[in-house]
Amino acid sequence: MPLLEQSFYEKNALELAESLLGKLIVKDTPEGRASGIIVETEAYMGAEDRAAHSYGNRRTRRTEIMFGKAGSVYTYQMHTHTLVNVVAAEVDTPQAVLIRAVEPVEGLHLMEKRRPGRKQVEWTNGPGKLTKALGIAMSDYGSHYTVPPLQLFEGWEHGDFEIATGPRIGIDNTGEARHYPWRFFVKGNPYISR
DNA sequence: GGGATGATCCCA
DNA sequence: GGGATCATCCCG
Repeated sequence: MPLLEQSFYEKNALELAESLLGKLIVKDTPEGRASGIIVETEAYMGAEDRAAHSYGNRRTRRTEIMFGKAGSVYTYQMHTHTLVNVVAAEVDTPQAVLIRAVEPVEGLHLMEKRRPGRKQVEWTNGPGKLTKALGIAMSDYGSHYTVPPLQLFEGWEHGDFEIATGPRIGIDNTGEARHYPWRFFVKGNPYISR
């Protein structure tokens, strides 16, 4: 299965969020490989998006990688959880796409071990859950999706699934931005969050 | 140094 | 519906 090349990432976050659906995200660790098909994403459109960490070009240690090269890995801590993003657009345009849900493909035994006592559908049906299941951590911050150990590959054929949109989740205090339909998901997929 | 703040999860 | 729980940020 072909690796997604640099040029794939060089588009704005809205376009990238939609193109990432159906792609395969792969994480290699000493324990082995775990992977899943991306079935839900959200676009964060940078300086003008009140819901984005980089709103108003806010540039800190945490957001620094959003200003970097498209295809860079942006990981972020939320309470006790790690969330993972794909950096979009050109350098100094701080946009990113949050990966909210995946459908497990490889390393099911690893995921089960990392999500003990949960039903399979609960392994990866949320942004904090899928990082745990795949073994994605803050150590992946600043890496790039074209190099190991965290990579993106072509997955499902285009046209084999239907795309739906809706408002983003968990950004209630962001004015007009909370209503924008910047969440993308595979219609009918059982691993969609919430 | 300290207080406020979450792009969440899990249990009640 | 609310508490857990903590890295990060910003102000002082």
